[in-house]
Amino acid sequence: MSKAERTRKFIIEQSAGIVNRKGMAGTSLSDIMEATKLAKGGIYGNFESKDEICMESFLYLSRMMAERLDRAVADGKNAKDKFFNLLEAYKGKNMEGGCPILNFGVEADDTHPLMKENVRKAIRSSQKRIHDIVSQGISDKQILNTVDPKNFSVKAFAMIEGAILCKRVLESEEQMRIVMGAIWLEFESYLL
Amino acid sequence: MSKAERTRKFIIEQSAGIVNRKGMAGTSLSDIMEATKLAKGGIYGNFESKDEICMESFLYLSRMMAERLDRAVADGKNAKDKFFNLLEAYKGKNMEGGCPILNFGVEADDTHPLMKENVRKAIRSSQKRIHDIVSQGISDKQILNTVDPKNFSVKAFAMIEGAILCKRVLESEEQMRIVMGAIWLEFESYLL
DNA sequence: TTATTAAAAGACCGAATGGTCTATTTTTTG
DNA sequence: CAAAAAATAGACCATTCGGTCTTTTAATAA
Repeated sequence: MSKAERTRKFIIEQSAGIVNRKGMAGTSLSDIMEATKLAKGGIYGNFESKDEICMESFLYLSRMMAERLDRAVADGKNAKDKFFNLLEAYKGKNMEGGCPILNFGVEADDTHPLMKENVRKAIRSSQKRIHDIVSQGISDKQILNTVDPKNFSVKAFAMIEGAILCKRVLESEEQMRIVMGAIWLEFESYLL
Repeated sequence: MSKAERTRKFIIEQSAGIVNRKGMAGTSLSDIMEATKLAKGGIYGNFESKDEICMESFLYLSRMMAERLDRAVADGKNAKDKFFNLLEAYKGKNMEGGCPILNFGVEADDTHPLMKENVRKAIRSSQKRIHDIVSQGISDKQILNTVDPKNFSVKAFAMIEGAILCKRVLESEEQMRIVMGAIWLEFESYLL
C-alpha cells in the first residue's frame, strides 16, 4: 500500500465518525484537518473535494457496519441463532454518531442524489441480510413456510431504524429493548 | 396581530419547509432571505439568530403535523376508526421534506441539545397519541385488555419512522405500504 | 546515498457565512 | 393628517468556507 493509499485511508477513518455525527453540511474542512492533523495540502492531495470525503466516509461506515452484522450472522448455526445474533449486534454500541444509514439517508434524501443512491444500496443489503436468514430458514425447515421473508425483512428493518432514532433522541435504551423484544417475539413465533 | 408578529409567522412559514429539507446546518440565511424576499434587517429584526428560526421552524412543523394527526384521530368514533385514520394520515403526503421528527432528530442528536429536547417531546406526544387510542379502546371494551399500550405505541412509532426513512430514500411507497399493512394487521388482532 | 518522484505544508484566493448597525420606510397612534 | 414608534432595507463587518497553487519535505528507486 503506497503512502498515498495509506493517507487516504487514514483520512477516511478519522473523518467518518465526525461526518456521521455532524452531518455532511455540518462538517467543515477544518474539522477534518483537526481530526487528521493534516494541512489543506495533505487533504486535497488525496481527495478532490469535501464531498468525496463524505461519500467515502459513508461507504466506510456502512462497510464496517455490514461486516460486523455479517460476522454476527455467520456466527449463528441456524436461523434462530443467526437472527438472535443479528439483533444483539444491532443492539450493541455500533458507531460514533449512530446508524449511518439513518444519518446519511435523512440528510441526503432531499439534497444529494448520489449519496442517496449509496444509502439506497445499504438499505437493500441490510434488508437482504434479514431476508436471507428467513428464506434460508424456510428451506432448512427451521421456519414456517407461511412466513413472507420480504414482508418480515422490511418490517424488522423499519423497526430497527425507528428504534435507533428513539434511542438516540431519548438518550435511553428502553425503547430499543422494547422494539427488539417485539421483533424477537415475532420471529420466535415463526420457528418450527 | 402586530406587523412584527405577522412577519415573524411569515418567516417561519416560509423557512420551515426549507430547513426540513436541507437541515439546519444546510440552510443558509440567504436561503431564508430568498424564500421570504426579505433583507437581513427584516429577518434579524424578528429573530435573534438563524438558530432561533430553525427552532421555531421545528416547533411549527411538529405542531402542523400534530394537528393533522389529532384531527384524523378525532374523526374516528372508536378505537378501530381512530387508529385506521391515524395510519392513513401518516401514509398521506405530510410535509415538504418528510417527517420533522426524523429530520431534526437525526441532525440534532449529536449537535444540538436544545433542539434534541424539542424532538424528544414530539416523539413522546406522537407515542402518546397511539397509546391513548389503545388504552381508551381497552377501557371501552373495544380492545383486548391483554394488550400493552406502551409496548404497542413504541413499536408502531418506530415502524412508522423507519418506513418514512425507507420511503424517502428508496423513493417508493411500497415499503411504507408493507409496514403500515403490518401495523394494521397487528392492531386488528387486538380488536374485540 | 543520491537522484527522482511523490506527498504534504500552508500561504493565498474569492465567495459565502452569520450577524450588526444606521438610514429609511412603513405602521401605528394621538 | 401629523408625530412618534416600529419595522425593514441593505451597506458593512469579521470570520469561515471550500478549494488552489507553489514551495518544501519525505518517500522511493537507482
